[in-house]
Amino acid sequence: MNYIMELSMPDMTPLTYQILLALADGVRHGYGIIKEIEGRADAASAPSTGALYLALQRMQGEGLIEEPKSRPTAADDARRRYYQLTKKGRERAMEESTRLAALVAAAREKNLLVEGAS
Amino acid sequence: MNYIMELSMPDMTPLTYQILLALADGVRHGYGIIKEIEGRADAASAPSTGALYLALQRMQGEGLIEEPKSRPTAADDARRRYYQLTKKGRERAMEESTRLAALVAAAREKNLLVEGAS
DNA sequence: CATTGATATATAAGTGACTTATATATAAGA
DNA sequence: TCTTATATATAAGTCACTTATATATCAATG
Repeated sequence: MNYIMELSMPDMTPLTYQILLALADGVRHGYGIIKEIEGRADAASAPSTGALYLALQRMQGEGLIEEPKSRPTAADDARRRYYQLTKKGRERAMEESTRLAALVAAAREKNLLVEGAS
Repeated sequence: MNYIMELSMPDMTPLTYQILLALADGVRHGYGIIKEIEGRADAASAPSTGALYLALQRMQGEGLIEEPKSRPTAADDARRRYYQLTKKGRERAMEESTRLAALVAAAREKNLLVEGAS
């Protein structure tokens, strides 16, 4: 699926944003990202492995994420490939977060959110 | 689509949500929806006419929107096709709004939103 | 009243991020 | 050792989008 674009800032797919969000607080490997997203209630659905690994390749090519120079020392697993946000990736994540916050504010103004919903 | 989670809810494209949001406070016609989305800062970009009219057809088929029985009396234009939310469409819009609000809350917890951003 | 730009809807052709399916291999627990 | 979970990867197909084009009416200007 291809979602929109243009107007200064290229748009971001929901999966891309979910991945950026999962990496926002630290280094994670692919499978760990799936589990992180699964564990959050705000995910419409957990990504399939096919979607995730393709997205990671694409996002690495776009410079949003990168593989860290050193691997975690504790509880590592040789099969894993770790990823972390680049500076650009964090910037994009913040821009998209701001946009989504405005969207949620608009939804609240139009009474699409029940009182007290986070 | 992937139906993980106990709620087993199909996800919604960003464009679908933008359209539901634009119709949340009243009846609008296709071109008016484009202008409404353009006018909001939270839209990454305004949808092209191609994307919009195809999405409207799809959403009508899915039962999310419908054409109202009576047209507005004032400032009408014979060329226009008007749409409004169905009960199902409003429900889906509220569910998605709640999900997005949780997503924004997660983003805030991970310091992706600057202090005071709506 | 002719012309232009904005408004308004529609569809065909192509793209690419996804889904579904399959493959391979190691780690962990029973 | 057997099974399940963990872990990554890619091929094939789908479909919501993009881009382009077409048609027509409304509103404003000279």
